[in-house]
Amino acid sequence: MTKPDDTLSLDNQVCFALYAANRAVTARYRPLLADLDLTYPQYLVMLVLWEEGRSGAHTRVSDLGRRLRLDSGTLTPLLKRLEERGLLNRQRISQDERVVTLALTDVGWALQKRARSVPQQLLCGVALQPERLQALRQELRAVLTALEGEAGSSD
Amino acid sequence: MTKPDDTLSLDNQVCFALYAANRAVTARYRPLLADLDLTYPQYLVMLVLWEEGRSGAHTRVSDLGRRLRLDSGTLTPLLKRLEERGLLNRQRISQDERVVTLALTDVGWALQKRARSVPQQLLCGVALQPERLQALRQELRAVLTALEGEAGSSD
DNA sequence: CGAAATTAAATTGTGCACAATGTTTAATGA
DNA sequence: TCATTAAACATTGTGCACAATTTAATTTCG
Repeated sequence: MTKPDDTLSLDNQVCFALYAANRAVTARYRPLLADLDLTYPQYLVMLVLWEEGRSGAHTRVSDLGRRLRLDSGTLTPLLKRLEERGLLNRQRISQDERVVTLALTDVGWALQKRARSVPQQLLCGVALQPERLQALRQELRAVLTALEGEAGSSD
Repeated sequence: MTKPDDTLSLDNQVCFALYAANRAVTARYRPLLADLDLTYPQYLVMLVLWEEGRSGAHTRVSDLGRRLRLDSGTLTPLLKRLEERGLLNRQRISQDERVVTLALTDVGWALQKRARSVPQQLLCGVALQPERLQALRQELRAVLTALEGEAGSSD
């Protein structure tokens, strides 16, 4: 049982467990989201827009970026694709021409109804208790906070 | 306190916590791996090769795929880049010309020494207890097992 | 044996992520 | 004022992921 270099063992790495679990979960989402014609990141964007749009607020690209931790290099082309599909409109605001706001179209709002069953469908047939998943979610949020709070930023 | 659609709330989704935490962790790795001239997936590949190559075994592309849950569409170009950098050699075996085996070069093995400090460096200055991370790793592995064992496959 | 099915990689095409840079607009200050 | 700086988004380029297809070699079986 000599283990010359356990520190570099793949199975001991939290990072790989995170990487693999994340891909396995998104793979589960894929067929469900394909019915909605959405990729997983597009789905996350729609979640934010559905959530923030409830109050009639105008979500900015920068708001999305803060929420999802994505920059304009990722968001701009993604949002253009959603706009081309008619799910949302992108518009620069007159008060500050640098800012682009996002407004869901009727088609975009209609999609929310169909998306409502996705979370349940996902867990359907998977042997994972909800309370265990919630505990996992909190642990992951703690990791995120620890990693983001570190690098001198005040978030 | 009316919450019209909590099921689609971003913050309630385990999937997003997983997605965000994974990207935050890989972002932590990035500067460390940049010193080794490796991307994160390339690092994972090297972990497997360092681990399996200890016994002098010849790792196949398909072995890597099983281990990392990646297909040849991802691995082939990645491995070509590592080969171009002189870290490994790719060679079809004579017994079965379909199979490509991977062998680390001296340069590839030498890199292992420099990689040894990476796991420690990563946690350096991060307020996360190791035992908590190990518990998280086990939870993530349970999720992975549950998701992979489901779809009628026998792994 | 020889056609059909299977397997292992490679290829092609799309869509993220992210670094680096560019462009336009707004805010700041000597 | 107007040059400087900063902010918000867009663009470019690289490298994954992954679906779908292709190529080539092996296995299976009639």
